[in-house]
Parts: sequence; structure tokens; C-alpha cells
Amino acid sequence: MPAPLETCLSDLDCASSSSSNSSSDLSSFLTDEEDCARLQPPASASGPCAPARRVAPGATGTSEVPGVQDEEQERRRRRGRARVRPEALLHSLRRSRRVKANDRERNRMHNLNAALDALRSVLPSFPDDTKLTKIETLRFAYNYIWALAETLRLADQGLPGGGARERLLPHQCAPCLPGPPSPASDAESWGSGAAASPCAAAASPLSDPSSPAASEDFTYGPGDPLFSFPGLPKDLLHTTSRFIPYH
DNA sequence: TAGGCCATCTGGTCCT
DNA sequence: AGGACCAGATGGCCTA
Repeated sequence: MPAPLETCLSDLDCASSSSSNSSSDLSSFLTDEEDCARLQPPASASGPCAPARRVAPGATGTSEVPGVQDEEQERRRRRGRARVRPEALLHSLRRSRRVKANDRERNRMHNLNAALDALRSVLPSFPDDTKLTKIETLRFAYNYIWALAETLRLADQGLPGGGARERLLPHQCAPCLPGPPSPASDAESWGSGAAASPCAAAASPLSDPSSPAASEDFTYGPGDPLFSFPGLPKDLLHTTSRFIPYH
């Protein structure tokens, strides 16, 4: 998606800059060329030093004619090193800071998305090429961590049938962990939420009121990635219906 | 075509 | 002062 870098300071901002007293501090003016070279964002689609203006949908553009600007610049070029009005330079400085801030913000969001991708990579998904949305990833991670912690807790308590941590984790709950679940044994449990895994018999009913969103109630459909926990105990799965609801 | 999701820009606020 | 963080606005893309 092309970044609309031609967006600009708001009219209010421009107006405030033109009336700002701080412009008097900029007594050493730059020429147009210097100003442009130093301050113009490299990817800007607008003309040299021309403040790009965000045009509201349906609104018309500025009344400036490009040809007139060109003539003026040509005249300045002939004259030599023409001066830039202080308010224009102030505007450019603000624009430059804005562009830098945009760049940082973009980078920050990229980092955030990279972290989100890392989180996705350690969460099971079905089908394999399914990509959880951001909100799904966060909710699923929350529920998934809780479910795994609960499984460990139950294992440590000593489970009916002699279930132990070794019985639950890691090998028999491997489908819970990174890596594709085997289609034969997991597709059903993934899709329908059934707990046919070896872990299913290991759990006791849960009534912990501290479980996530214990008071919430909701329904979920087959294939809902948020509530399909292959390898988690059946009764735990029942409790997962009280996880963070997915709206 | 409407709605969901996403990337990006933007201005405000807080922190160092 | 400048950077990080945040939330609102906007527009593009995709899907039911």
C-alpha cells in the first residue's frame, strides 16, 4: 500500500505557524534549494517544498497553479539565492519532524506486528495456513496459556487414573505446541472442539472461579480457532467455554 | 455492497 | 526537546 506521504499539516497548523512569534528566531534563512534538500521527505510525492495538503473527500484542491510556481522558482533561480520566508521554513521544520515521527511510528508498529507474528508462530492453528487476526491471536494466547497452566496444575495434583505431568506433557500434548497437528488425530478435535486426545481423560472437572472470564457465557462454532485446543482435557475444554468470549 | 481487518498518518500526552 | 506510546481518522483490500 503506497504511503500517502503527501499529507500535510492541517490548515490550523499552517495558520499557527505563520502567525507564530518563533519564526523570528529563524533569522538566518535558507534558500529554497537548501531548505528543500534538507527538509523535504524523500518519498514525498508533492512538488519541491510544496506543502502537500490533505484534501477532504469531495473537497477541491488548492487554487494554486503549478505553472505559476514554476515561473516564480525560475525567477528566483535567475536572481540567485532567494530567501525563504520564515514561516515557510518553520512549516518545513514541522513537516520534517512529522515525517520522522511517522517513520518511527511505522517502525514501532512493524515491531509490534513482528512480535505478534512470533506469538502466532508458537500458537497452534488449524488449518495450518490459517492466520489469526491480531485480536484472535491475543485472545487465543491468553486462553491457551491459561489452559496449559491449568493442565499442569491438574497434573501436579495427581490425576485420576494415575495421570501425571509426564503423561500429559510434553509428548502427548505435542499438538498443543508449535508444529502442525497430525490431520488424522487432530482434525476432528480441532474442528469440532472434541477432546479425543490422550490428554482428554486426564483432567478432572474444573470449577475454579478464577478461570478466565468465568462469568462469561457464549457459543462457538466448529473450527473456531480460539476454542479448539487439541490435546487438552475434555473437561478443561468444557471450561474453555468460559474463556475470553469472542465477539 | 457492507463489514471486518489492516496499515498508515496524525495530534495529544507522558517520560527521559 | 525529542522519543515512545496511544487513540482516532482514513482509505485500501478482501470476503460473505
